[in-house]
Formats: sequence, C-alpha cells, structure tokens
Amino acid sequence: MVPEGESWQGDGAPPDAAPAEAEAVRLAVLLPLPLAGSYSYLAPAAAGLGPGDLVLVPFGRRELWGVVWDRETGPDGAPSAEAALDTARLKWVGRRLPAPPLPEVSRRFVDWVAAYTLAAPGAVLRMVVSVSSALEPPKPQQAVRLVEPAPEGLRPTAQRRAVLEAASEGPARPAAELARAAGVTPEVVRKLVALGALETVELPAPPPFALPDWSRPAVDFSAAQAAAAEVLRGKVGAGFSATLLDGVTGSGKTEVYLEAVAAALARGEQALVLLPEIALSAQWLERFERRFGVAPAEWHSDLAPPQRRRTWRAVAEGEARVVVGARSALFLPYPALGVIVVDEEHDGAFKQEEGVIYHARDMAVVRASLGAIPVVLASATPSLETLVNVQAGKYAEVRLPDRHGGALLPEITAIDLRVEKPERLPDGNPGWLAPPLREALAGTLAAGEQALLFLNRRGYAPLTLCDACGHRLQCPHCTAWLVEHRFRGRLFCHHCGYARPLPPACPACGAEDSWRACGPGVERLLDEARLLFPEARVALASSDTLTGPRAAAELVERLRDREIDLLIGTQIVAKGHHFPHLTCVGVVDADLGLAGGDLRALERTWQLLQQVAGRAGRDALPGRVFLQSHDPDHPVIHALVAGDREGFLAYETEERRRGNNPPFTRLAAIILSDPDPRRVDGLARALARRAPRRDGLEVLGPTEAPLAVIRGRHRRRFLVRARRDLPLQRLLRDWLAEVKVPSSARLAVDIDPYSFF
DNA sequence: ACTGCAAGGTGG
DNA sequence: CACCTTGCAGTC
Repeated sequence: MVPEGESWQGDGAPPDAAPAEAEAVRLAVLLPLPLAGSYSYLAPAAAGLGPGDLVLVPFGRRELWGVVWDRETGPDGAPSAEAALDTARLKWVGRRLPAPPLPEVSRRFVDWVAAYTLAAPGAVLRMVVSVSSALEPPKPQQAVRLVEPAPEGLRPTAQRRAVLEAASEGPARPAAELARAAGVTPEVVRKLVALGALETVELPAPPPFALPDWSRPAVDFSAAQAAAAEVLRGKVGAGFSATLLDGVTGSGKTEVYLEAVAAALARGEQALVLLPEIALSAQWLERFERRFGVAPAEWHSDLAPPQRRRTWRAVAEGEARVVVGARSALFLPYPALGVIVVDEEHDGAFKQEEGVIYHARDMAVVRASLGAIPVVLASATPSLETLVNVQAGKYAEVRLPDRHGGALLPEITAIDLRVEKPERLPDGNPGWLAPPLREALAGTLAAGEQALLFLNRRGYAPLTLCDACGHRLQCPHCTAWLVEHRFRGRLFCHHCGYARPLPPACPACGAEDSWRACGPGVERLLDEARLLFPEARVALASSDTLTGPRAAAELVERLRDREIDLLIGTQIVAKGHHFPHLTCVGVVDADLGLAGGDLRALERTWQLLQQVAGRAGRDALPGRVFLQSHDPDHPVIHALVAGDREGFLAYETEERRRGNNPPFTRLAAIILSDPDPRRVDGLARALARRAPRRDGLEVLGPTEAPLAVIRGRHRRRFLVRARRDLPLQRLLRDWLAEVKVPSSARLAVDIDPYSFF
C-alpha cells in the first residue's frame, strides 16, 4: 500500500547531501486531489525524472503519490514563465515509485477531460491511477498449509479440527480464505500457525493474462458481416477514425467488431471494449472466448481489490492485451492501445453522474483521437448524437441490416388501452394486461414457447396510499414517495436507498390495514401472471432480484434451459441477451417515458422499446411484440409499429431543432446542493446575479432540481444552453470563479447532461 | 482530500 | 479559563 496519510520523515529535504542547485531540476507534479493545478518540486537531475513518472512527494504533513506532469524548464534550461515560485521554498521529490510511467497519451487525456468537464485535473488523474496500491510491485501472497506430520500435544478443539480438515483438502490458501472455508475466525488459523500445525508459504504468482489467439478462424460470417469486418479491420493502424457499426438486434455485431480487436492484437497493440453493464456480460465473455480461446481482462466496480491491483498493473505493463469493462476502463493507462469499441453506444449507463461527470462514449472518441487510433461505436439503436455525426461525415458508418441466420425481426402491434381495457382479475384486484396481450401470452405458453413482460417499474406498485385519508409515505431524505417491495417486505426510496417496513396503521389518520397499492410494478405483475397462468413457471428480473453477475448468468441459463416460461422484468432484461425460445414480448406500459420529462425521454423510450422488442424471435421462431399504450397515435409508437426508424429519427431531429436542443446546441447543467435550503438559495441567487449574458447563450434557472431534496441535501439547478460555436467551458469557468461556494455546499457541473434528475 | 488554527460556544 | 465543535485557508 502506498502511504497516503502517514507523516513525512524529514521536511522535504533532499536525499543525503543537498545537490547544488545546478544539479537540481524543477518538476510540476500532479497530485490526486481536487486542486486547480500541479505543484512544483525539486529533484536531483541525476534521478532522471521526467513526465509520466510516479513519485512520492511531501504535501503539508502528508506524503502522497503524484505524477510528474512537466519539467519546469524551457529548452535553454531556464525556468519556464509559469515557474514563478521561489526555488528556495520548494520541497524535494521523494522516492520514485516502481510502476510504469503514465503514457503521454494518458496525461494528455487527463488534461483534456479535466478541461472539458471542468473537473480538477487531480480528480481525473485519480480515475487513471485508481488503484494506488498497484504502484508498488505485487507482494507475493502468503498462504498456509498443513505441516506433516502434525505436531504432538495439540488440543484438538472442534474449530481447530475444522481448520485442519479444510486445510487437508485442496492446495495452500491464504489464511483468511481457509478460515472462511472452515467457518471459523482468522484467529483460530493464526493460533494453529503459532502452534506449528500449519505453516506459512509464499503462493506462486497468479498466472499472467493469457495472450488471445487472434489467428483462430472467425466464425462463419454472412456476406454483410464479412464486408463490415473488413472495413473495421482496415481502420486499425490507420490513425484516428470513428465508425458507427449499426446493426439490428441479433445481427452479430459482436463477432464483427471482434475482428477489429483481432487486427489490433495482430499489430501487437492492446484493445478495449466498453460495455454499459459488465455485470451482465457472461454471454459476451463466452463469445469472446469462442473467438480468441482465452478470457479477456475484466474491469468494473465490483472487482476484488487483489484482482483490481493485478489488472491495473497488467494493463499498465502492456501484458493485458484486451480489456473489457465498464466506463471506468477507458481511463486505464494503456501504453499501446490500438482500438476502442463502445458496444451499445446509445446506452445511458455510459454517463457517469457522480464525481467527475462525463460520458464514456464521447470521451472514448476523444481518447481515440488523442491516441490516433480507431473507435467503433456499435448499436442497434444509435444515439441521435452519433447519427448526426454520421450525417455530417465526421463518423463513418457500417451497417448490418439483417438478422444473423435469417431470423426475422419481430412483428410489432400496438394495443390501444382506451379501447382494450384490462379486466379485473378473478380475485377482484385490477389487472394490467389487456385481453389481446393475455391471449397472446396464453397462446405462447400453450405452444411451449417463452414470453417476456416488460415494465420499467421496480417494486409492487409505484404508489402506496392510505385508502381512508389519501396519505402517502414519503422518504425522509428525498422529495420522493416510498415504493412498496413485497419481495423484500419493505418500503424503499429509489433515490437514496432508505428502507422501512410498511406501518400497520396510517401515521396521518390512524386507520389500520388501509394501504392501497396504485398502479403496477413488476412484483404486482408477477401476482397477475401467477393468477392467470398458474401452470407457467414465472420469474422476476429486476435490480432487486439480479444483484450480481452470478445471479444474472444463472437467470440466462435457466431461460436457455427452458426452466422459465414467463419472465417479468425491468429494463435490466432489455440489454443484449440472446434468448432463443422467446417469441412473445408484452410491453405493459409503452407510454412510460413518452410524457413530459427531459429532452431525451423520447429517444430513450424508442431505444428501450426497440431493444426489448429485439429480445423476441431471435432464432428460428418468429417473434411478436405488443405495446400497451393509451396514446397509440404518438409518433414514437407509430414508428415502432411501422419499424420506421428513419421516420422516428426525422421526427426527433425536428423536435430537437425546434426546441433549440442538442445536438444543435450544447447544454450544461450546474447543480448546487447544501443541507441548508437557505444557504443553497443564497448561492443560487449569487450565481444568478453574475450569470453571463451574451448572444447565443441562455442561462435558465435557478430552479429546484427535479428531486429537490436527495439524501438530505437541497438542490438547485441552472441549465445553460449555448450555440455550438461558443466557448462553453471558458464561459462557465469565468462565471463560476466569481462566486465563492461555502464549504458545506457542493457545486457540480454536468456538461452534456443526460438525466435531468 | 487533509490538516491545523481561529472563532465561537459551553461548562465548572 | 480549559475543552470542544465548526469554518476556512493552505498544501509546492
């Protein structure tokens, strides 16, 4: 572990005898802190430190790691202009850390992202060097194993016997792991080591990341796939390019872009594939292994720390050749990255909404440009931004118009809920499935095929109120109602995670047993499905039930093995899974997301429904999709039914143009928050007074953010709309620099905001 | 992000 | 007046 808080021995004095000043160099060192810029240090010239090197430096009373960002000398050896600080007051750089220097392209990327997002460069650097413990070479892991023969005179308690038994099975293991396997505390294991019944040994280094075999033959491609793969292969090694790989669901995009990965590997380069939700990618990993014979390096938030350390180092040393990961994988310090693929490029999960706020798809294009390498954006429902870039000729385009293996796209029908009203259920509760959808489901299940009901609402019902007085239960920390989750037997706030049991009596009027659920959630649909189709094996898929990669993989397996007849799920099921026996999809509320909301609501709805529909009929059997809607004449529903993508895009493009919205203008959101509502209002007023005024720039606000209170912090929001030719970041920077933010308040800038929450 | 210090409260 | 809880400035 690299020390971050330990005090510095000595006070930045030079090592050993002080070198004369002529032998010292001044270095700008960037620290992993939210500070405006780098700090200057001295280093002996003989140490040979240069940009990219990782060093330990004294900082106040602490010692921190940092990265040499620059030499503060001009070509003539004189201090550069900005190096105004008195050399005598500078401290000396400490030890150089035994890690590969940060590549130049990574450093330029940090500067670029910081300037674009208005984040502190140090905060961006922290995303690049996200595992500070990887800066020291890996310590060999200690493990324990049985000593044979066992020492005499050992009191064999039950716990000790459990440990010894566990140790006799399998190879040497780390003490903590052995303790867990034996179901005892680590102290028992430690004691057995002390008593000489177990001994400590060094574990051999874990196997290195295997080299993917790019020369293996690719799977049998259709003519369209082969042509697309050829185009992508041709981009590798030919400098920067951005290419949209636009293929309908089930067209085999993955195999096609893996050919670009293969081409980079053949050139000795690294490759990066970004996925929106790596946790759900078991099927993706299978496909990768089928193509390359080995597993890629994975990078996502729930890697165990040792794995994380190992992967970071393997990437930095160029040993890990292919990385597949979530958005944060973009910031790893690749020394020789040759291609980036952003799969499902339209997916909102690429937008990082906390800390440094960025869109990984957009930053991937920047990273590719800085590295002079190609980026491939793959999607069945490309984002409007990307399509506009294609139309403008900035991005190339490769299309896969047909489903792989001749499977047909599903037939989509709208069900007008104003005409086809869902009937009450046999138990007297309201139902949510209109007669045509019920019939279709019954037919599908009778034929032994699988069906999916899609509803993007977790829990039992979106709203629970007291039947006697109308009281609703609210989250104490947020401006949001609590949602009943019967599955977990509690009420939850979907914004902060607050949970409580459903009170037996209404806190407002004291009525007992008066809670009434309003509207459907996936759990309520589960009740309905069980009532209507008692024979069917029904399963629920939401972020409550699929808590990790294992649960998701298991669900996919059960579907594939036909252990599930009817799946009810939230958007978690919409993502690129392949369910060969699924032939019927019911979208319970296609209007969700069409009404009101933010500027991307329509696009998101279109993409989501298109993706959900794409789950149907991916194999030999044709698929049917039903959209339940109160407004089937809405252009989006129309376009979905007609399969008219161009129609939708034309409509949406026109809407955006008319509303003066991106991609025709640029947006930025300023989000202020403070536990004290008066203080956040004061800050908002101060900002409003100094808001920049100029042609082509609109500052809207302050308004209460859509969720005015989250986690006890009151939020206010500005929205800035700028003509594309204006220097938006500079204008914002100048504006925000004019007001002082109280320490209790937070000010976040969201460039290109997606969610308006 | 931390850390130390000044400012303001409170308790005996 | 010691002690503690905030606010705020500074870290090369």
